[in-house]
Amino acid sequence: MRNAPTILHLDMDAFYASVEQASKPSLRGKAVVVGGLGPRGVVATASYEARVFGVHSAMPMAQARRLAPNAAYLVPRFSLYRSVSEQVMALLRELSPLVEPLSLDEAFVDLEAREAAWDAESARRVGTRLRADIRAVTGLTGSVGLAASKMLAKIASEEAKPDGLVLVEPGTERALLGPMPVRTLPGVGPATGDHLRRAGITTVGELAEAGEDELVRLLGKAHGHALYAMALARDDRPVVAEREAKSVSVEDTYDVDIHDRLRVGVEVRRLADRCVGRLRGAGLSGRTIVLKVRRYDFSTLTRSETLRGPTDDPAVIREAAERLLDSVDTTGGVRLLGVGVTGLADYTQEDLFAQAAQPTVADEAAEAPKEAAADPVPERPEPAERQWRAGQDVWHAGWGHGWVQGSGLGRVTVRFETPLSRPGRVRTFGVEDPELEPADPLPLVPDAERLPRAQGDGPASAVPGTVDADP
DNA sequence: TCTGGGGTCCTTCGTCTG
DNA sequence: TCTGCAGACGAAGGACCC
Repeated sequence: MRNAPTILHLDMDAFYASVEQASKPSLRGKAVVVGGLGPRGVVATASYEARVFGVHSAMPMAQARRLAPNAAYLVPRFSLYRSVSEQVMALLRELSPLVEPLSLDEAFVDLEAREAAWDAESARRVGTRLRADIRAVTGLTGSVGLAASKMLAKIASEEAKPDGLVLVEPGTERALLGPMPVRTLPGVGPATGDHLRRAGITTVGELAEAGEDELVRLLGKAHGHALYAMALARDDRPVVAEREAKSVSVEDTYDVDIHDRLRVGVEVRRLADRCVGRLRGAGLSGRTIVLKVRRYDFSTLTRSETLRGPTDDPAVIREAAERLLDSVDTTGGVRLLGVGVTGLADYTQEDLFAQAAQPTVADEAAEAPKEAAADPVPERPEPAERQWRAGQDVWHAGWGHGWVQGSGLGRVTVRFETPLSRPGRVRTFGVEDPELEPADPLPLVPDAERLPRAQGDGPASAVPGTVDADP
């Protein structure tokens, strides 16, 4: 571990909900819950106002609605979150070439890589400036943790939430960690937490006292060694900018369990095609096909098959997924189906496939359908009625830009406002109103107000040639 | 109360191969 | 040729993360 707090962890505050609040003035200061709105949806993010009612991530939406019946419930708009995330990541890359994104709203930065910071004082300056820049560019707040390791930087940003900065001074790490619950450490979830509690270990300090041998005995080799090191605040993992994907998968949970075996087969083929779409989009192919089935009782099983070489051929992947389905008992119904591919490569070996070369029954029947098979199966048939989703941006010829507040019974309710306007007025239309159409999200911050890049004292240029301060 | 979607990593067990 | 063994690999499941 280094001896200066030059690893920065950024965590945007209640990211999806904050983007929605920035985008919709009438929701600012209000409880906002973003997640799946179907009968089996869960909460992706709750605004801090909604958390007051006990709503939190991964909670079933139905439970959230009981706790906070007056909150605004919105479906996620990933393309908007992705574009805001790109703005934030661009600011991080100005600090250092070593940026490791963990998700749309989180990343590590190694501030030593370009000498953006070299000691506690300079690191704190960089963190403070970064938070201001993020606010200027996106209008949002993020929390920053600074420490000498990734683990501690992440714990620090958690402590800093919301809208704060925490720096862990080198030498104080073990005193800080000691009283914290074991669940604070990355990799300790509900199962490991319970396991440790039954062994009488509830804090990080007790974890360190238990000793390495005892933790290996309790949790196995890899987990035991790793946890012991973390309890002693030892963490040498580097910040890694480029990570290659190891698998690609798609899955769907159905509003109602599927009992019809034919329908299960149709869904598996549809998922296989979607998976191929993602695979090809990333320019990849894969060797191992995985089928995932979650049954009516929530028990989950996986079946996999490894081919002789990597493929991105929809017909091959679809057939493999169907073969795997043959070995699964779906009586009683399934609530989720998934198809994935692992063993990724950026080339294919289609011509080496014995499967493709052997004239099987499927192949003989396939010559004509092959063309059609290469194209994705058409999506679900067009609904008879136009669909308006809660939170969606719309444009009305007479009223301008707004967003869908709710719809049903042939009506859609729209609030007309923009990120830069005052809270707007609500109007209701028929769902087929020809003057109403879907629209793209508007920028959260006006271009003119975006980050007037400081001349000469920007974060990237804060330390030209001042390496002498390195302790 | 009733549990998403997209991932990563680890463990265990069986089989194959040299 | 047989046996024992180690290591690689594949399959399945579990835990965890955001």
